[in-house]
Amino acid sequence: MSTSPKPLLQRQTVTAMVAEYIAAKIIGGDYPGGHQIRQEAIAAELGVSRIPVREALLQLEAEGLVVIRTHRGAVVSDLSADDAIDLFDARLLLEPFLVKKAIARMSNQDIANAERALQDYEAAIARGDPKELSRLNWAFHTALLEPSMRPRSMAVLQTLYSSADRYLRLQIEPLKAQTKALQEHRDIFEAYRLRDAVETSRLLKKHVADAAEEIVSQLKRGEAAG
Amino acid sequence: MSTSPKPLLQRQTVTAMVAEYIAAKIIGGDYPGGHQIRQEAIAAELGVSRIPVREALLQLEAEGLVVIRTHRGAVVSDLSADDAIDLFDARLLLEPFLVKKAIARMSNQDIANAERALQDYEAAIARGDPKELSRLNWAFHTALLEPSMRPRSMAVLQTLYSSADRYLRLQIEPLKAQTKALQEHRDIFEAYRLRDAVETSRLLKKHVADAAEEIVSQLKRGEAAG
DNA sequence: GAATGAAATATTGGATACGATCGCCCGATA
DNA sequence: TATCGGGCGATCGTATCCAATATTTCATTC
Repeated sequence: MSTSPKPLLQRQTVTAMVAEYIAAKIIGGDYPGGHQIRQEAIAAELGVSRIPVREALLQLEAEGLVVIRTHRGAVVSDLSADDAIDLFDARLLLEPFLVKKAIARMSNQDIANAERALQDYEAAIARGDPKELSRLNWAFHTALLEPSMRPRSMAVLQTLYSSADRYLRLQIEPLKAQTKALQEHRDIFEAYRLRDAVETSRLLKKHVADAAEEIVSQLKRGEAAG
Repeated sequence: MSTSPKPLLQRQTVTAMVAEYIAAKIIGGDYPGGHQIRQEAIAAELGVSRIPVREALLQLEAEGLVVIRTHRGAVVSDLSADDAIDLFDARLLLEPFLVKKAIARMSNQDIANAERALQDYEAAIARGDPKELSRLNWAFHTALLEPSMRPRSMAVLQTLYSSADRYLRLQIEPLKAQTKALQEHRDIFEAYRLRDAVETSRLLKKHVADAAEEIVSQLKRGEAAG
């Protein structure tokens, strides 16, 4: 099953394109926390009307990337150590749990999918495009968890991840973090391949916890420094 | 703080009203799973244009109450035993965790708030209005968890809960479930008041697990029967 | 000079209007 | 008779336009 869930000829809607555009700006740091997003400005920038912009902003609000206040527009949500803790703690609960459920149900095809995702991530490190790396990193996590057949939990994680991504992009030494992540991914996959649920869950938890630790401590240094 | 979180002079937006209206229909079971929601029909029903209806539907999609497909409109999401398991497992991870964090930070005022929520729920059982009971049940859970200061996790739970509510409304013997819940709420609050994080977490977990068990077994009976 | 209050402006929320897509019906063809 | 293709109505996606709200500017008063 699920060889490639993405339709090849996607009938893309303007709203979806706008949402992707703004999300990329936020995640990439072009729109920092606190930045006011003006509907008219985005609309003009992309040559569309304000309607799809508003609908895109509603979706981004649900993802936690912006905060919308009535008659006052959308503002990019702030990053903070507290928020990162909130976010990563939720991931730390969900991901290790889901990977156990996934292993209990997964087919050999699912294992092959995860392996492929691992290889894609590895191959991308050399190229070093942060957006691409982020996508493939998340693709690996998704591949591990997808066989759990928990669409609702996966949707929650999807939204958590897009915010987590903002923090990952702030890292001072991305290459170092990526290399560390790659090795951890390899270890996780090895346990996964052997269907060792307990070990996979443990390694995945540590993987996420280490990344969280790194990010939170960096943020706290930044907040202390002002 | 927070005696009455609803602003007295509510500057309610049409979109919010429409979202509330449709959500109530779905949660109350008036719109069952699979029901097609026509933008024009809702708009005419409420005497508004399609714009706020569309925006409301986007919010409901983020809450998991409807599924929107491009050019094909919104459909009320289906209920199933698998979905209920997905949903309640996520709650089972998050709530016991958050209540521990809450106890570590809570003030006496927070305890008083929880006690008030408990009393409100108790008082409402006699009246038996399901919508009101559902609201107060959730208010109690929220009061317990709110001091954790985890807005992101709370937002996730909020969306999970609105779907969980659909299942709760299906229960065959609501009064029995509510009475059981009330006793459990009392026990949870007692441990909470004493700041016993481990015991509160344990009781809360069991409270949610029991409700989940009841709902899932009922659903499975229904699915088996066809 | 700071505070108050009333226009003027900027921006969002919502309504109307139009073009595009989907689904169904029905006839043509093999 | 079953399948394919075209037209038609229903519905959605988006643009344009108007109304309501928020913010800024600026004169006035103490």
